[in-house]
Amino acid sequence: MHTERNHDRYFSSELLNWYDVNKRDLPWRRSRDPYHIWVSEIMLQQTRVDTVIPYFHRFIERFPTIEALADAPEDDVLKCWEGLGYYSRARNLQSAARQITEQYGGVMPSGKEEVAGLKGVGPYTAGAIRSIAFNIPAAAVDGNVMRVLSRYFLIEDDIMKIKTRTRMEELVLTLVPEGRASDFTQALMELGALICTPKSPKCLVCPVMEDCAGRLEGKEESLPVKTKAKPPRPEHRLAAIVEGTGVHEGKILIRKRPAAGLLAGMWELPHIEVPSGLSAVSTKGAAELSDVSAVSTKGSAAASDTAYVHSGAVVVPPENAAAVIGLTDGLLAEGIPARPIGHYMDAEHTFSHIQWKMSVYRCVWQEEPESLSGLQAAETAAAYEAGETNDYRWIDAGDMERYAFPNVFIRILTSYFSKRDAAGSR
DNA sequence: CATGCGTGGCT
DNA sequence: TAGCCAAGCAT
Repeated sequence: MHTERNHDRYFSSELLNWYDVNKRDLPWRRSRDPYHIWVSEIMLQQTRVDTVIPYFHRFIERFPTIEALADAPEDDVLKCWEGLGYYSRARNLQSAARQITEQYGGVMPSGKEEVAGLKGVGPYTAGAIRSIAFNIPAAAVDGNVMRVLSRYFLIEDDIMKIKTRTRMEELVLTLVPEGRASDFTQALMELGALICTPKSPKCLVCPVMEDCAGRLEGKEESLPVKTKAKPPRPEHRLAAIVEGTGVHEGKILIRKRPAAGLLAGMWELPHIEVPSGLSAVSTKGAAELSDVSAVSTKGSAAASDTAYVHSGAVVVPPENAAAVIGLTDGLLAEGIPARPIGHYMDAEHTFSHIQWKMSVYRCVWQEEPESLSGLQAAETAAAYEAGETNDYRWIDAGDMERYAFPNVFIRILTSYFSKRDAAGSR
């Protein structure tokens, strides 16, 4: 029978022995540069290893040092982060790089207060940087670690509670073997990633299975205890592909999102939310609109079996009329005098907390603008959402590499440009 | 302490 | 397929 003390030593030494043999060869493990460790830890927050690897390589190549990151334009950093999600991570990372450049001469500090004081660095990441990069005995308790510990020590507290994580941090500190903080932190997470997985844990090949209280109680599948997240709330949105005329012929209009909140600082197609009372974005109706949009200008839509109403110059099925009027008015309220000329596609995008159901319309500019000055001067130009965004650009396919877009807009834009260019070359 | 904040892979 | 989930942090 193990005493409490031997119990702990058994766990730590078996875990380390296993890690020495089974650890993966990951890019950030080929370096002890605290900057590399730091970047990898930020990228790995809520994100899978396989997803992170290519981003990590590109990021380090593009911003080789903390100072290079500090000196870069924010748009460049966001572009490098494009598609990775949780974009505040990128903005906070650069903010912290500037912090380190100014306060610590460009050298990552190792002190607890200093590291934890960096923007975007919370309790987990602070512990990870200090233990992994500096081999300091510090707790880095993430989802993996909480899963491993809750099973091994049969801890049935809800891991969504802060208190549970704090308790586990204290527990970890009692387990760190002398002089091996770096390996121990990584070993704990590696076990969670490879063996002690959320579903179907591989107990039979686990190095500490003999003493795992959770497994001995048959509870390995039901641990950790975790309150489940609320499902995302649906949001109907109408997006516009505004096609330029005159000097902007062949280009479409994009705008920059506000500096705070959802997708902060990213570029996007202009779009508005459809009030939830207005069930305007019927997929069926949208498809019908798409079918008739080509003939609508000839005024022959009345020949169709379905009854259509006129909303401005575009012919739409009744259930879409309100939506298209809403889009026209919504764009105008932002100073964009555009007119929908037909449905282009539907797109769904699910965030952690919101599900966008987008209906995308091709639109034409109603004037012959020489520039955006008319747009910006428009008296009706309202603040975009609450963010006061007034940054618009006309872009073509080649310009896409210069702006950072959320994935949903990349999908729409890529589809639009490729389809249009294919049609144009015929 | 609860909520806002992305995305893609898995079952 | 439609949830679930994955190396969290800021507020």
